[in-house]
Amino acid sequence: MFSKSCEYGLRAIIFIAQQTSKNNKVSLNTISKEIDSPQAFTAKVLQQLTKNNLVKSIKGPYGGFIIEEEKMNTKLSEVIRVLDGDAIYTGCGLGLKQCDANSPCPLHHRFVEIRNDLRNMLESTSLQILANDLNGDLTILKR
Amino acid sequence: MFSKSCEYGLRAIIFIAQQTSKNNKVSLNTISKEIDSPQAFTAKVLQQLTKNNLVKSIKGPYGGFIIEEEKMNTKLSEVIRVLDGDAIYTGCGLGLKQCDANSPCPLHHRFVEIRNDLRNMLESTSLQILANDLNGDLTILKR
DNA sequence: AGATTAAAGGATCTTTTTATCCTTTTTTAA
DNA sequence: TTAAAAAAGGATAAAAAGATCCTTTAATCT
Ligand code: FES
Ligand code: FES
Repeated sequence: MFSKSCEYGLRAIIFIAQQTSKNNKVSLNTISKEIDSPQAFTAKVLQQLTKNNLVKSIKGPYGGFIIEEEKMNTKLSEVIRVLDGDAIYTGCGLGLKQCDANSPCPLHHRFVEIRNDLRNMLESTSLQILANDLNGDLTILKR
Repeated sequence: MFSKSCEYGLRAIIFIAQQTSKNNKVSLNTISKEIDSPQAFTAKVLQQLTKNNLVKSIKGPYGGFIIEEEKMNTKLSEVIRVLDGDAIYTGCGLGLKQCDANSPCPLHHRFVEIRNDLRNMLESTSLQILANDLNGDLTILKR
């Protein structure tokens, strides 16, 4: 479904959101341990999220990553768009160059329904809400 | 969503199904033209479908590919399983090693719903029915 | 100021996916 | 029975994704 970059990015940003909600700043080292991801690779992903202003990075000793108050309302759809682009929201299920209801592929009508459900789900799920679940120990980020 | 192999494979098998329903046998050359896919690569994909008995291949002059009567009821889910495996039906959306409702990732409950809808759609959509749409010129396989 | 810490950036390497090319096998028809 | 057609199979190449390593920049504390 999502690329490895995107999977790591989602796990990372959800973890940062949870820690931010507890007033903690977290380092790359901590993040990659807590979400069980390759550290150097995760660094690259976090750089993209930083450049796109979804997380804030702080250099130097006692540095790390946090999410600014207003960015806690960021939706998963936005994170995915930054890391994987929006093919998942707009692309044809059978790989036609573009999805177009006026000359649909055989799967179009069935596929669009699912794709829209996915999109709605991702556009209505915020970091804030997932961070809360995580704080309540209802969910996990590594296994 | 799907790999290139899988996209080509789905387009190809749907096209073969349509032609079979009109009592035509089709060659690789025709297939790759009609679905606009790289020919040699599509050959490999068709070999997999042939080995897995989803399509029948006939060598020699006047050879090509057809789908046997009873295989017209093949569901898309089966084609996808052969070409991409079943991660799409069973894998965790955030990339945890396995998806498990007893210790779910933050996305689990929301994700499983979509995943199941996708699965149900794919398990209930047969080659036969898509071939029919295609015959009625309701849909296309290249653009 | 100097040492240390942690993210950013650049370069490189590995693996997987996507794609092509060439030879072999099977079948058909002249 | 030979030539041609078409799929199968094997080898290789190119591109993309995934991953690592090392240097640079910025911040903090002594
Ligand atoms: S045209 Fe294929 S999904 Fe819309
Ligand atoms: S555990 Fe992540 S989707 Fe089920």
